[in-house]
Amino acid sequence: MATSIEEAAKAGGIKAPRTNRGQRTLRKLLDAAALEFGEQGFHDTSVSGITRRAGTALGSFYTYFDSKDAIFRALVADMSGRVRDHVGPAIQAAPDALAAEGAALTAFLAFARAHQEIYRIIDEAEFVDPASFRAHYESTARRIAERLRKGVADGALRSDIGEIEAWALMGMNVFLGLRYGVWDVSAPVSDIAQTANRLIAEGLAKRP
Amino acid sequence: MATSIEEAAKAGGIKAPRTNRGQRTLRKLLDAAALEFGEQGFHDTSVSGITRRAGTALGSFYTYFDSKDAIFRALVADMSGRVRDHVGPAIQAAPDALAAEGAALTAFLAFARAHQEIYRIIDEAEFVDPASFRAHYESTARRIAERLRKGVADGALRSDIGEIEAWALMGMNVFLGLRYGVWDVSAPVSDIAQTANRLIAEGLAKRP
Amino acid sequence: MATSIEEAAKAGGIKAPRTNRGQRTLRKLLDAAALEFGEQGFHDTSVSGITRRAGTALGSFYTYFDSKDAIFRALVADMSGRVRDHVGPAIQAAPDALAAEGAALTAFLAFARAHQEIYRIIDEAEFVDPASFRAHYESTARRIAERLRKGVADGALRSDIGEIEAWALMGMNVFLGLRYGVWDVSAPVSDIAQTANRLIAEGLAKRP
Amino acid sequence: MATSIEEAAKAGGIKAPRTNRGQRTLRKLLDAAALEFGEQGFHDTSVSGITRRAGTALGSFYTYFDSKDAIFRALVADMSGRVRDHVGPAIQAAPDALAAEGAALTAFLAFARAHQEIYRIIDEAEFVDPASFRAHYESTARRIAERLRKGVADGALRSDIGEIEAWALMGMNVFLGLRYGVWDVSAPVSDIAQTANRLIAEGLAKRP
DNA sequence: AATGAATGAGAGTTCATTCAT
DNA sequence: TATGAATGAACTCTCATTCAT
Repeated sequence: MATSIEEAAKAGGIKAPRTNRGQRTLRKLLDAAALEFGEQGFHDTSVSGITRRAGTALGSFYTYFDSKDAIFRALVADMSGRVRDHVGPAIQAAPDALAAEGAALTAFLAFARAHQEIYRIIDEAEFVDPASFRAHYESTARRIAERLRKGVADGALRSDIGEIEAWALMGMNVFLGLRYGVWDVSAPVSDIAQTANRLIAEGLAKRP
Repeated sequence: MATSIEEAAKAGGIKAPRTNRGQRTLRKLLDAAALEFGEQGFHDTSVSGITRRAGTALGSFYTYFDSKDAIFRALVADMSGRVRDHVGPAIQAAPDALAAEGAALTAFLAFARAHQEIYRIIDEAEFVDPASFRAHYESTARRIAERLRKGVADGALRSDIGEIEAWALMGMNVFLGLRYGVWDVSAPVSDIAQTANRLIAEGLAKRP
Repeated sequence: MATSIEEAAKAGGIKAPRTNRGQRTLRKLLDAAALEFGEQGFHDTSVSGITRRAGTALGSFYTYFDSKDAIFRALVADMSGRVRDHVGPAIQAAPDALAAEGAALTAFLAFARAHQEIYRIIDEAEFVDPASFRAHYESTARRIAERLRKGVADGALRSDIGEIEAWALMGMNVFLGLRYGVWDVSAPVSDIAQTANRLIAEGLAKRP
Repeated sequence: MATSIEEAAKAGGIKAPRTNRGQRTLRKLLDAAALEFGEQGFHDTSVSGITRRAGTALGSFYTYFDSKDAIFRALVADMSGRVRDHVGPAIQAAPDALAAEGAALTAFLAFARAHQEIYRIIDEAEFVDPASFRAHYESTARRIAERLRKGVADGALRSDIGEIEAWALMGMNVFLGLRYGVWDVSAPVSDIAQTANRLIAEGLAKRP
């Protein structure tokens, strides 16, 4: 399930396997941990629960990770990268800055619906490993800010737009993801995205 | 610290004291718990830590609460009410719907800065007591939606506004609260609120 | 429910009440304790459970009893007396020693069926207050031995009968009481008593 | 001390060890628990007392047992089997049904004297794990009934003998075991057995 | 005599981590 | 590299008993 073990490794606490067999075990552990953390949360997940699910011995866990915190940290880094990698391409195709934000939200909602455990893991990081949590949202905000900057340069957006707007958009996306991606998936993703996009584009005030 | 023990009691798991002395002890426990949970999070807070801080015997905790979960639940209900009670009055004075949202964000940011532990406690509820978490954000969204409805009726807002916009605004507020209320308090609250308000009012698109 | 508080008081640990109101409270506590101990056993019964059932305040318990052990001890003494008082009269009417033992078993079985909690309380005394347990069974054995002695004197029984036979009969009665008085009450008491009586009278060997 | 871990395991709550070292630890725990439960009873025995006596770490207990109840249950099953296995062979050699019952009582008394803790553990099961208690006495009664049936078939016993007599004999044995096996061991086992045997064979009535 | 809050020792249990094989 | 037993600190919760009113 993990796409970028390298990314995860950078987060520290991972001992890189030297053999193919080791690679496979590491992968099994990461996959099992993602499911366990996603389903039960950090504190109700036990290392032995992870190894049981992974089909390895308890002791093997420490061949690959320094601690339970370490694998969690690795997963947050991994998931953060996966969200980014999933949303990124959807944006490339957008004709302009506003369309790009619409595409981003659409992609994000779809991703949240497909991988609800990712949402949980990243958000729980606030209480388990605040640095990871901050890193995720700050880099996400940075990417949004960068997109907005381009939109300004392109003349599509107002010129006085900056970080605050980036955080506002990110908050919107996250909460819409929670409400319409995780809690209730009955509404079509496109409805949500369209409504949100109009808010972003023209605001809520009535025009004369 | 707790303003509405009744509110908290409704959340269940509290045993109402029958004497004044009991009232005082219950209050001491709630106050101590708010600080401990806020500073250390739910899992790193121990019941004995709470009673030590409250200056009571360990056993006294269980005279008033069924479990560590129960006091947490009670606190979430209490804090949820306090946020509401703090933000509510600020809105009353606003001349129109857009000003009301600005006032709400301003009040919320100020409150977050003054009571950072509240933020943590409510948000950690997602992982400790999901029902409380949901209850808080759903009722908050409901209040925002109600305000927007009024704005529509008054002719200040576009007519096609509903729940989605309410969640979007709530997400904005929460993330701006995290970024500029909890993590970094150097920017003046009014700057954040003004910028956000313009986004809400007219969106980001450049006008011809 | 308690018939002989005096008996119980002799067991020690009871503080005799001086007023009528006190008499009533003491009685309520004993009755509640008999039910709680009978239903849940000594260790799963709490003093607060007893007072809750009795409808008194927790603290009132210690107005009448020194400890949880004390009330249990008092109850064992009380129940022991009640078994004796119930079985005794039934024996008086018996025409001879063998009939007396039959009557004793019949009365005991009937009593066990009507007051299953007594069985439990007396038997649990083996592990809670061994002295009470021993006192009960030794005095019961003494009464049986006395009856047998009379039967020998009357010429109804063999002449070489003593304490061993008394304990053997008591064991029979107790286990028949458990099996046919407490666990399964479908067989008529008289069937059990008759069969047991024949065993006592003539043994199991086939006669030529 | 435990002869049949398999038997104990069947009672549930035991996690079978997979290594020899594990086998040894499990055995040490069972032996220590038998002594502790026998000496102090279930409720005054603590898990930490068991592990202290066994010379293992506290946590190791839970490597093998789900709970304090589970090891008690396992022990009852084990002890029940040991009583059976000790009494059984003594009966094989008996020439007839009456002699068999005498041998059974003799063997039981000897066993009770040698292993007083077994008595306590099985009997306390009535209050700790009633199902185990019932299982023990019902299977014991079944074996006695089976022996009596054979005696009837052989023509040694009266023909109208059944379950009631089995329970009566078992009660006799148990109480004689308590009185002359556990409480007071001064009388020779053979005296008790002989007296009881005569009661069983020909009853107490005087012959003309 | 009655009330109910306060106390704190003590229990069972969990589980991240280490270690020997 | 894999295994699973061993470790013990730490935690939540219970409850008999005491105390102040």
